[in-house]
Amino acid sequence: MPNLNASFAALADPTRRAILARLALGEATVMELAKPFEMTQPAISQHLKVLEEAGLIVQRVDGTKRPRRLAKAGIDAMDQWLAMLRKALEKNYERLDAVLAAMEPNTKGKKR
Amino acid sequence: MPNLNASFAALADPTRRAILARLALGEATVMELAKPFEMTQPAISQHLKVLEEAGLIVQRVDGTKRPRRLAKAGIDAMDQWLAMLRKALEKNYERLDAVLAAMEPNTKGKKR
DNA sequence: AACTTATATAAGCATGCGATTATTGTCAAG
DNA sequence: CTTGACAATAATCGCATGCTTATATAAGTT
Repeated sequence: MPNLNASFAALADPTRRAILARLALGEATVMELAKPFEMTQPAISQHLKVLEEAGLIVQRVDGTKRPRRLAKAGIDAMDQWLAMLRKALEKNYERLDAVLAAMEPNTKGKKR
Repeated sequence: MPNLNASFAALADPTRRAILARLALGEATVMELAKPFEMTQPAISQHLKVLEEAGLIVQRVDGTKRPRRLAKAGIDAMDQWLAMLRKALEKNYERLDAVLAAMEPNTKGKKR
């Protein structure tokens, strides 16, 4: 049961996104994942814990190694949630634009 | 130029996801957005600021009202990033399963 | 002008997060 | 059985986040 809070929070960190991008190429151990970063191994382990609790990766045991790989469930959950928004955008596309275009042009204030 | 850090962080909060879900139905003012929540108006305004800075919503001026609606750019950015992961999962599907199945079956340790 | 509605901003506070160092556990190899 | 590689955990610290209350701004109403 993937948790959207944890999943999206996990993706909010660039290190964790990079880790996922690396895992998109295939399994990798903690040391392999840590190598590209100017960061200690414990830091990476903690990021991996976050990703696992978010349901985005799973681990396997191989001697003293703990290779990680992507987990479909968590990724799918976020994907579906976003699909909802995307669908709404597509559906409202013509309608919203029409409404906004029909508005008095002096109500064209933008930004703050 | 949407910022993935800010965008994903924004979605990590259930209140903000609910706000986006509401906006998926169409434009809404701050008061309309605040109504369903047991939270003060300033709190909602702050959430809206987070969503706007994340590029997920835009505002319009209508008298003293500031109706918000979804912003395509930010949502698309996240969508594309996730698509990358999803694609990797699909691509690695057979390959990974094959590799794992071919592994010595005594290396079947799961979880911690 | 005074009042109300709609919203934003500021200050304060509790909690959570990302990193570090230090330490510990486990397996593999000699 | 000792040593070294791989990895997890704990304690700590600074900074960010999410709320609150209080106040401000600005347009609409009477």
